[in-house]
Amino acid sequence: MSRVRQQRHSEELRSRILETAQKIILEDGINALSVRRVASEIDYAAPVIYQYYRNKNHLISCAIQEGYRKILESVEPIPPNLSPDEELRISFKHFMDSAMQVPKAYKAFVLQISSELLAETSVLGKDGSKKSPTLASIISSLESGIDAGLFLPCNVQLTARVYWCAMFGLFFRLILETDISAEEREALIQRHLDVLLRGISAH
Amino acid sequence: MSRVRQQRHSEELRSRILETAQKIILEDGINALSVRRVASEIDYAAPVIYQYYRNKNHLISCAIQEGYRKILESVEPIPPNLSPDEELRISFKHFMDSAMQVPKAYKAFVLQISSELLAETSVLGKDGSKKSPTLASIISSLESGIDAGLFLPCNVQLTARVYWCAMFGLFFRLILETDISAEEREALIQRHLDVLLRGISAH
Amino acid sequence: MSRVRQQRHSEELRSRILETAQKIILEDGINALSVRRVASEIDYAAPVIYQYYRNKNHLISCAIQEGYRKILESVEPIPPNLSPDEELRISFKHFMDSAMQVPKAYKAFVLQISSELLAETSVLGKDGSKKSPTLASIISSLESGIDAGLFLPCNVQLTARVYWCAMFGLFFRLILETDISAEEREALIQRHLDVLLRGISAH
Amino acid sequence: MSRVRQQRHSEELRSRILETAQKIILEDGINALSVRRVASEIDYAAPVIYQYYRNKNHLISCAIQEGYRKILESVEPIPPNLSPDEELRISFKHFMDSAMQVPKAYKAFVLQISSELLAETSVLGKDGSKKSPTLASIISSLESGIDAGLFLPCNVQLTARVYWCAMFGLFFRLILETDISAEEREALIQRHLDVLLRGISAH
DNA sequence: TATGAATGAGTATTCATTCAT
DNA sequence: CATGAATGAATACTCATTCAT
Repeated sequence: MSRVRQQRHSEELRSRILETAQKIILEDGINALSVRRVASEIDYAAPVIYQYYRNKNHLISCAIQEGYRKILESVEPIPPNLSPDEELRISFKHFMDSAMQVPKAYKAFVLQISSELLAETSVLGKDGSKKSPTLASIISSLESGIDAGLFLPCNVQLTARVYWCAMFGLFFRLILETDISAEEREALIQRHLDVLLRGISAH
Repeated sequence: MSRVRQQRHSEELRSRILETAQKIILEDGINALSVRRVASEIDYAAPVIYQYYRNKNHLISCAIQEGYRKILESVEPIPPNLSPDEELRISFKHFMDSAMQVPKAYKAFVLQISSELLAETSVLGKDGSKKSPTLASIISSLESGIDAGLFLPCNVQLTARVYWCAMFGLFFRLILETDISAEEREALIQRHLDVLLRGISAH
Repeated sequence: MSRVRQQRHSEELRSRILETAQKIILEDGINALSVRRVASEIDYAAPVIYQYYRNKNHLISCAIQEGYRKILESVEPIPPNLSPDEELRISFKHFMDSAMQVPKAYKAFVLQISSELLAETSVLGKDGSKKSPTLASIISSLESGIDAGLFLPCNVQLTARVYWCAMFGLFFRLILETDISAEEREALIQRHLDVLLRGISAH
Repeated sequence: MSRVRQQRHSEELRSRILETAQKIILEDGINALSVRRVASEIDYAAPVIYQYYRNKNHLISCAIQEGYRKILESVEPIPPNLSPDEELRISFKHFMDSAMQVPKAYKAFVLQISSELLAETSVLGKDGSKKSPTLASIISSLESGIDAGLFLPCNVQLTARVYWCAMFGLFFRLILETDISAEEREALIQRHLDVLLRGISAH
């Protein structure tokens, strides 16, 4: 095999391993993930895993991190040319919707989230806006709103985190409590937005 | 040993087992809990566990449930004769404080919360107020506030859940992100309350 | 409790234990029998077993022995005033029938038969006729038949054992091979009798 | 180690496991067989067993099946050019002899025979002659004998099974009752043959 | 007589990992 | 690069039995 083909094959195998690990976590939970199962599902022998990942924990870390990234990517982007409050509404809505569309996935990854990953997703700290695109987008909407006189001037960093936490709180509970009807869900989302927006509205 | 002493000893052992299980979950996570380890930490043989708990799952369930209960008990009660908005402020504050006081505990129990316990702690559904005393207390504060003309009339059930989720969201993030400074924390809590209360205020 | 009542109770308990052990062996096989299960099924604590039986093996022995006895008792008795060859036919038939009526029971006890019980059921040796009523009955039928000129004179002890073994062989196979149709079974029994009787017939 | 040596070693280990399992069953009964004991007796770690056998049951199955095969192979073949009745006599005799030569083995395997193996050794059913070479050989002897006018025409299938069951019955009892003297045994075998052959004889 | 408590010894099975090949 | 073989360490759980009460 040529160098190039070899390398390509190598990268391919690496991602097949990762995807298989993700699949197992999603389908059967993190405790069901075993090196042998991953290997067997890609029709290789177990030790091959160790050629691409230091050990089981390393593989798990990578799988969860990547899985989390995928999920966040699945949040529908906000359409352009919206008013700031509409931006907030839409982004809140999209986030909840995407949670509902991949509930199983969220459940697995959000619940299984391990401490090593927390830095990655930290939001409250000063650098949160750098690490979380969602937070950054909320901040930008708030700033536009304040500039446009829609929202009261305020500490945007703090306020964005309030918004984010409320969103996260509902989001998390919606994942955990799967027996909520669609109507109830919509009403909860609506009411969240109403309270939050009125809480910062200029009028 | 007399009957009575015997029985006392028995109950003691039962709770020593439970506490040990909790300790292990807190310190090393739920995957570190093994029947043997529990037994060895109380200097008994492994099978003794099965005299007090049907099996490992049973023990885990009891440990988590009890742990959760402990945590909730640690939330400082609201003093009487407060105005409704102060009630909300204080209860929010107390909740966050207690989260900070047992941060490790929360982390373990909140994260490890298993599906069997979700019913126990469900909040969003119609019966949430029956199951969650916190939710019930929020509802009552809201009602008083509306009656008193402090808050705008609204769907109290929904609004209480908004409040609860926001609280839970912040609470959860505070647990996860332990490197937040006290000042940042206080500011976040303040801002949460300001936004949320302004969101329902009558003025 | 009076001495007498006490003793009666004691004997009762002893047999309840025995019957329970038999039931378990019949229903779930000998490997399913455990001291605790026996005790729990009679609503007593495990150690009580040891007051009536030396240990688990002792209990098993007694249970199997008694079970075997019961089964043999269930063989329908031969009606009086039959000709010797009819006696043999009928007893053979009854034996097979009873095997079929309690197939599960036979299977368990016959298969589980342990070496300690072999003396009890020995047939081939010189004292077989004393220990096995079936063998004794075959011998008596043979003797009558020879006296009546129906059967050729012969070593009755040996011939009875031949008859018994053939019977046992078919019986055992019928127990093991449960998918034999009723017709096939009847034909096999018939043919056995025909060959065996012709083998000793005087004509 | 070369590929070839490796593979040879592997096969060797596989059969060492099997033989050890057989030995344990023979010596101490099937209940004494444990994965750990097998492993320890071949000086390997326990999990190695699972590399060669799916689980304990699989190992047991293989051991018994193989043991049974060995025993049957040890039955001396019938010499050629015998008259049909001599064939029956000789085969009956050989069978009994081989039972006597490996009495312990028979005892274990015949008694421990499990239901999964019964299909393998079924005799009474229509396909018995296909599955049991012994039965097939009896049938062939009977047919020759009838053709030669030695035996009365009859249902050969049924009659062969009668013969087989009688043989099995004696065989089984001889295994169980080990205190029979050689003379008694010979007499029993003789008498069996006399009765059975006279039962089908043409004269 | 009867038992609750306790345990040592044992069970089958799984797993991550190593290493020679 | 890839693997078959092998294993040490664990796992949850069961059981017969003892003994103080």
